[in-house]
Amino acid sequence: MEKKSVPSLVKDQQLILKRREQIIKGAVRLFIEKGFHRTTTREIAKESGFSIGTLYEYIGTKEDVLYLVCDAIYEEVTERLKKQLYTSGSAVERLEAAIRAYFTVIDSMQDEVLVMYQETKSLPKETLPYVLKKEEEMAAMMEEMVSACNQEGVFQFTDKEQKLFTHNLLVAGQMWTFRRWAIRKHFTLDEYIALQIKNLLKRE
Amino acid sequence: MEKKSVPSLVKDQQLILKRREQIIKGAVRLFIEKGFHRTTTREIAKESGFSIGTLYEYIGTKEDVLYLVCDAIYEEVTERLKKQLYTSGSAVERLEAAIRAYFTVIDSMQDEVLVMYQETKSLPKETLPYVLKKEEEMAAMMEEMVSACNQEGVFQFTDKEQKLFTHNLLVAGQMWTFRRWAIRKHFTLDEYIALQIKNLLKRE
Amino acid sequence: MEKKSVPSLVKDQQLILKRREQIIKGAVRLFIEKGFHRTTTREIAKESGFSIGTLYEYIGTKEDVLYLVCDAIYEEVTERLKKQLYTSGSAVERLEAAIRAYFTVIDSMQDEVLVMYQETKSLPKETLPYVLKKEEEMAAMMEEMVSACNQEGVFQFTDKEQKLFTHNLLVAGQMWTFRRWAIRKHFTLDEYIALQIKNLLKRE
Amino acid sequence: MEKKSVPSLVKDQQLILKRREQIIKGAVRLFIEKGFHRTTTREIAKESGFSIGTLYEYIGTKEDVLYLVCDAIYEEVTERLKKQLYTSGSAVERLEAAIRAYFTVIDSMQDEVLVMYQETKSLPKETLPYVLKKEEEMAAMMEEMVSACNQEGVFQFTDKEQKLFTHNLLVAGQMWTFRRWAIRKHFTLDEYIALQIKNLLKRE
DNA sequence: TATGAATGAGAATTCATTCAT
DNA sequence: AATGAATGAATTCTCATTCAT
Repeated sequence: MEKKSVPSLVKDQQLILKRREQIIKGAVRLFIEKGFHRTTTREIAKESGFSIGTLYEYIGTKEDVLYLVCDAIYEEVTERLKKQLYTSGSAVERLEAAIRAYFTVIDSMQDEVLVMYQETKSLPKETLPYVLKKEEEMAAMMEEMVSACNQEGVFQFTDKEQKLFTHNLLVAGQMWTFRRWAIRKHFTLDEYIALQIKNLLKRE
Repeated sequence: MEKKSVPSLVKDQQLILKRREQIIKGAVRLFIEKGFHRTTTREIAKESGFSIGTLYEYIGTKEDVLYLVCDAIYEEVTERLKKQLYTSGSAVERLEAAIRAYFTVIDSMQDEVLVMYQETKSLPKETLPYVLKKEEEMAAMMEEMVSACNQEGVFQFTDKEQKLFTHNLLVAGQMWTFRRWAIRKHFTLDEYIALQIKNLLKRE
Repeated sequence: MEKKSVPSLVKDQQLILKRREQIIKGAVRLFIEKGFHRTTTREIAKESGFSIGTLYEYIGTKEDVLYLVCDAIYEEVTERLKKQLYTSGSAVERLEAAIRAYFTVIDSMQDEVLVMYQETKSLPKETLPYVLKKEEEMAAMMEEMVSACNQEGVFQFTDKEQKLFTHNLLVAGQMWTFRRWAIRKHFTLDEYIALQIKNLLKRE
Repeated sequence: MEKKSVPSLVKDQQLILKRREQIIKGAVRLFIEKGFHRTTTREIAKESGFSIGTLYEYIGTKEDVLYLVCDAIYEEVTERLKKQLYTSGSAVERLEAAIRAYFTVIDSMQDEVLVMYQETKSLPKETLPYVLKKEEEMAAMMEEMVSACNQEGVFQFTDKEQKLFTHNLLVAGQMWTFRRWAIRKHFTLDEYIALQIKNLLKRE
């Protein structure tokens, strides 16, 4: 599936990329602080470093900004993850490393991840699938590693169990940001990672 | 901690309760459909069955409606849960029954639960703690049952592990609504419950 | 000219008078504090000691309250003044005593007088003449005393000069409240009275 | 004391001045007709010749309009006065000319002056001093001329008497507008000026 | 007579979007 | 391409007034 294209009045593709990067950077800051709805387009323009008129040269509606932002965040999370994913060692060792990397990436982007999840529902309807796509991609990457463990006999998962395991694993990461108010009373990041890994990798 | 009191111009306490019920009912419907920010106070009034003026006899701000709604949903979830919580049998049996009940309640209120989690961040700052309080209360209820299992030797959890276990359990429930777009491709509710329980209750 | 009659749903004339007194008392307090426009009918009702429904049993519109208030204040000023007006002595002595009395009365009712003058323009159009009537009555009283002085040869005023003199005299009193922010930097009430009298009574 | 600055979203300072002039002109017309409180921001926008949105590009609150209006009126009165103030001749002649000028200016701006005095109390609290400042400035100008007369032996005023004289003089002017309903029954402007001057300049 | 809940027109203000320069 | 002034629909909230009890 291709990316949803956001309309722009500007021709120069290079410039579009550059300006949209500015927009995303500015908007993320603002969305983190006050959320999508409480942020005005004027503020986004200002924070991006240009005028409201210019902003609208690069987007069609305010919602487009949200799409750009969510897309960018997902992109970065998956990108960063991919880079750290393929280590050597046994299947379990690689899975463990992947989980660790995943949790770490999420922690280092907690505010962004939070925005992404909280504002997802405000995305323009047509774009939602494009964003969820990314999530599925990430899930697929993880599931592959789980599958490897399964094949090496580390787990004896049915298909469904494997799906669920992967799902729980992803959720555990997201929860580190989403429920931080509850979690951080009890765990440091390292503790959280260690315990979740211990829990996930325990066999029957 | 007492409930946050929402200001009303009306004196009749009975009536306040009745009208607020109407408000909550109407608002939930709208929030489910379009979210808090996209719902106008006029729509809330209309959906509640009275005029905008009357709405403001029973609340101070639009945000008060959100508080009423979130509070009511949490209340109902915990209420329903409590009713089903204390069955007989061994500690594990009771825990399993509780988990089952929890997942079932959440499923039957999925839209409401979704609203609650997605709009929490829009709550007036002073009221957030009052709402989170409910969540903690529920967590405490669950943790107690986990603790019983621990004491009966079903688990050998450290304190932290017990906390994490409870946390994961609660999250597993919420995810049934929060990530339904992903989960329901693969599981029915019963499957989801069965597998999560199997996973949670497996010993080392 | 008769008083403008304010419509009431209640028959008992005695009761009407009593309730309106309450209304006036309450409203004056509020008008002094926040002015007519910023005061709500609800507040007036509360301050008067009864419900909004009852308030509307005794008035037709919010503006009626303003009329009642202005009328009452004028009434009281003239009443108080009349009581102190007719002393013995020569015409000048009597005039001087009257001026003194006038300034003193105004000082003791400064807030009320201020309200009266500041809100006059908000009076329902038909009632304005009724209120100004009081002012003219007061002016007439004063002018009579000035006229006596004139006849005794204290002044040699033409008709117009006599009018103007009286007018200036009345204004001097009102200014004690109206421009108090400027005047009180420089004068105490006694100084102000003394100097104005000296100035007014000086002959050519 | 600097002028209070009213916030604007527009950058072009020239334009701000132009638009605010439009606003003031439109608002004065409306305030004269119906007073500040009965005038809506929409009416102000319309009368100013632009949309409600544009109005709010040049002011922060409705009250800002009142401040702009009052400030502008005071400004114009003092400006006009200053221009006519310094004639030649003896101190008394100059004072007399000043008084005449003052009364004439006020007469030619009677509606505006009326607005200014009647709505002063509705000014945002922080701005009141800025407006009164203008009044004091005008008083100072006048007092200077009175003082000159005093030095030339026209009067034998103590400091306080001089203050009071100036004050009475200013008030006499304002009353021409403020109590016009009463005054104009008896005097034309010329008569009023002549008699007040005669009265003011009479020596002991 | 007294009450106070209900009403809804109307008010101030905001903000996404457009468009002339 | 960039700017930012202009627009006006939409939004929240208020408050004088009514009317059933």
